This record gives sequence, structure tokens and C-alpha cells, in this order.
Amino acid sequence: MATANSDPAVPVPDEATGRFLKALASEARQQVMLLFAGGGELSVGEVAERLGIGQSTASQQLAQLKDGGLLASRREAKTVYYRADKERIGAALDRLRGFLDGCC
Amino acid sequence: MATANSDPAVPVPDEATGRFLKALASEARQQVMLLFAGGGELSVGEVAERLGIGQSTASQQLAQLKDGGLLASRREAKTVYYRADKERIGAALDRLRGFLDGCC
DNA sequence: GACTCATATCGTCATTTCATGAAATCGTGG
DNA sequence: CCACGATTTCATGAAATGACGATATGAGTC
Repeated sequence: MATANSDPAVPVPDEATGRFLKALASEARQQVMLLFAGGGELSVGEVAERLGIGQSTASQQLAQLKDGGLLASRREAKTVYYRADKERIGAALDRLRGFLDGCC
Repeated sequence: MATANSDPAVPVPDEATGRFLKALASEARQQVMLLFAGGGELSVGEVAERLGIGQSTASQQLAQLKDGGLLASRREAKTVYYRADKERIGAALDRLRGFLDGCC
């Protein structure tokens, strides 16, 4: 993608927004997000069990959602608890809206 | 995806929102969207030329963005002009925010 | 340290996405 | 109707993604 963007006024979507979109652009990961409705915390194993997917798969999906700014994690003893990251989700939505406002 | 979604009550984001996210979750298509900043109209060939991509590639990207609710098209003689679809973009953002609000 | 539980990473394979050129389609003018 | 210009659709490989089992790492316990 060599062609440069010559218009400085146009807000090119930053890396974080790209990861946010890619993280959400998967029905499987949308399903994962739904498990966090209500602000609860879930371990990797719980997510795997509830969705009926492998443990490593759940770990990777959660990692990608975390990387995309949708989830945050906390370690308690051996268990890692994930939860929705309201703040960063809101920030990502604002960036997305900003990009689209610049587009239209 | 081995395990299907067996719970019909789960508020999976609708098809339209999924297509919206997939359409935007590509840097190439984000670049396309940037061309429509300011509300201008562009033909398929112009998009291809400005981005330095094949004409059929441009056609497919534009079709996917249209399918995702980001662009609208209008035919004038032989030429098809695309433009940003403010209304549907706003609607998609609202749906996305609604889904995420339900998640967190 | 050895043992165990929970998670993360790795290697692999099946599926999907992406970009391309060729061929088919659509709309227009001669 | 025929030819054209512009776009769409199709078939093909290349690259990215997704899921899995197996293995490695990390944290706690004995």
C-alpha cells in the first residue's frame, strides 16, 4: 500500500482503531464479548467452557480482544480474570466516530 | 467455528453490524473511505487510479463497503458514482454503540 | 525442588480473505 | 443491432485468519 495519503486534514485511522475493528469483526469474538455483559469477570477456562471452544482458542480470542482495547485482565493467583474495559471501548468508539466524521 | 450458537436468546449483533465491522476492518478499505472525505463522489475507475489498485479490486472493495452500509452508489450513464452514506453510517455506529453498551 | 492448576505459546491444518487478469454484463451512442 | 466504455462477476493463487492439540510458562502448594 505505497500510495500515501496526501491530505493532512483527513484522520487516518490509527493502529489502535484498526485493532479494535479487527477484534470486533468476528462473530466468535462478538460472542465472547457478550459473556461480559453486566460487567462481570470471567476466567479463560470459564469462557472456553461457556462457548464450548478449546482453552487455547479462548486464550487467543481474549488476548486479541484485550489487544483491541475491549477487555482488560487481572491476575489472581493462577487465574486470569478478564472484564470489559469500558473506558477504552468508549475511547475507541470516539476515535471511530472521528474517523467516520472526517470521511463523510 | 465448530460450535454453533445454540442460544437464540443471545443478542448477537445483527448481520448489518457485522458487515459494517468487516467492511471497515481492512486498511485497504479504510483508505478507500478516506477518498470520500468532504462528501464528494468518485467513480470506480477513479478510486482504482487514486489508490493504484486494479479496477476489479476497486469494484469489489466498493461493493463490500456499500454492503456494509458505508457507501451509496448512483449510476449516471455508464459510470457508477459512489459516495459516503452518512445516514447509514450513523445508524451503524448507533447499533455498534448499542451492542457495546449491552456488553459492558 | 517436585507437583499441580490455569493460562499462554507453538506447530499444524482448514478455511477465509485478498488482489489480480480474463470474461461477462450493463448502459449508451452510432 | 453492434460496438464502446465502465463496471461487475468469475476463477485463480497468495496471504491472513481461526481453531485445535500439544507443549511450555507462571503461580501457588507441599
